[in-house]
Amino acid sequence: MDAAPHPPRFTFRRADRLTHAREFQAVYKAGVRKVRGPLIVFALPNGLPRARLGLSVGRRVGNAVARNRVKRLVRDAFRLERHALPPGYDLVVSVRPHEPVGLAEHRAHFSAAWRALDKEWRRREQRRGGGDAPIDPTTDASGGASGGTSGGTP
RNA sequence: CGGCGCGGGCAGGCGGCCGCCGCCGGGAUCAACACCCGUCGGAGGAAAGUCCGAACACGACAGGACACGGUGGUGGGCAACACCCACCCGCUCGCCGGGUCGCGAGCGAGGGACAGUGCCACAGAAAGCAAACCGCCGAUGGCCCUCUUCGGGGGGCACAGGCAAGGGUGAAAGGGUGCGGUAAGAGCGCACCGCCCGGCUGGCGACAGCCGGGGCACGGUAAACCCCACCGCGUGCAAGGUCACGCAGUCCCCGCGCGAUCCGUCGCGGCGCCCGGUCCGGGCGAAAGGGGGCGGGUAGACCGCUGGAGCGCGUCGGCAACGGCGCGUCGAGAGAAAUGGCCGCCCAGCCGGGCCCCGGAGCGAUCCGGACCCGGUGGACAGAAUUCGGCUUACAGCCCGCGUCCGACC
RNA sequence: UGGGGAUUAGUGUAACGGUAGCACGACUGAUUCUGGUUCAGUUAGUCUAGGUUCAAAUCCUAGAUCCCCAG
Repeated sequence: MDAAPHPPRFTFRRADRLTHAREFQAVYKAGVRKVRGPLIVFALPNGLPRARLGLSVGRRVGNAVARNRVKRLVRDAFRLERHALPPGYDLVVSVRPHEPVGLAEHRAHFSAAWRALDKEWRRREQRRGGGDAPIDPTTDASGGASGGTSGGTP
């Protein structure tokens, strides 16, 4: 539970991923997104000391090899940039069809989008709560998830 | 050497750093499948398309018949197949300008059209049963004219009748070519070719060869319905199983009769319900339940999940596909879904330049090819999803092996 | 992953195995001062490649593309 001790590690394992449809739905439902290059990045505060990533790459991007490559590049971008960027968000990256690009370009686009999303959420929190508790993402995330499934239809 | 064809193999390599998944071992922790450390392993020849065949699971012990679907030369291989191998037959091409044989390559869903039905547009007289539009003939019979030695002869008509050669239509018109024959013709006769029937020989067989007979009746289409033979139950790992969490019910249908009775039941007949598309058949039922519709809830974890018709080598059998035996060997198991990213060097290949050298052409200037050096560029198609066997489709290039590169006769 | 369906002119759709039609559109001309309407005419197609058949949009095989469904 203690944030990255001394050496920041550039890992990315299962706990750092979004693994269920309800988590994806919660992030989509929050409706906060930024577009940079071929990436459409959604974000939602998750109440955890780290960021988590989910990927959505449609068939239109290319065949299975091309889609796998894009996902690996975006994962590497997340892995290498996560310590330099604000934690505590669930991020979903949707990829639009595009010409193949390298890792450096993905890192630049991803971190730019991430910073813009952090800025957007801070602005929202200030407008709503004023000097209230800055973020209470635990209830926010869980409430959003359960609210999204049960109270979404009406 | 090169071109073409066939078969087999590879699918860039090495190093550093940052990462991902799994097995095993160790550590930390109250404990752990979570965390940390370490060893080892981690995409393909097509993993693809999902076109066939199986394994496996459930449904009812998956059994019989029908329906439906599939397959279709023969023999073999295989767990099985629509796959593979060998052979047969047919067609096309090459060796040659033509023919025959032979060799080579390619293609073929290649059983049955006297079991039945359908269809064959347009054109054409006629499209399947024989017929006759233009036409040919008119020997024989008829009519007319004429000659006559009174026996008959000659000419005409195309009425009866004979014919299917030629024309024409068509994809296809009831064997083909030639000779004889005839009034004209026709397998009417003959020769060769084709076809049909029978026999013998060879072959496991498809079939082939030879001999004899028959003048010949048999159109096409079954990737039209169909017939025959053989095969096939349905659904699919999101199959299916275990655990956890969670919810709300409601509506409809069925739930028999007789007899015996020691009142526990038993027998008989039917009935009802359920079970594959239907039937046979099977199971359940007697106040205990069974089935269906609508609605509601959960969609988390684990097992299935990778050692198998497995792979490699040797040897034996077989033309081969493949099989027997022996030895060795373990090569991914993810789950919003791993097997990657960056950097450096090197190697094929491609582009540009240089030029001492080598080979070829030319009288020659020079040109072409190769080797060498420098710079640039720099890998195709494509990503396991229950697992195998095939098929099909995509693919930069490289390596190895084999075959072939002017057949005989007229 | 599994299952089902479709593909005909620029678009939407017809067609027992026998000449590919129809509507809207586009283009040209006429009518009009111009445009529209109307009239006449033209254009252009069976997803691709093989096979069966005398003959294929249709039958068969393989491939391509698109859509839908289950979960």
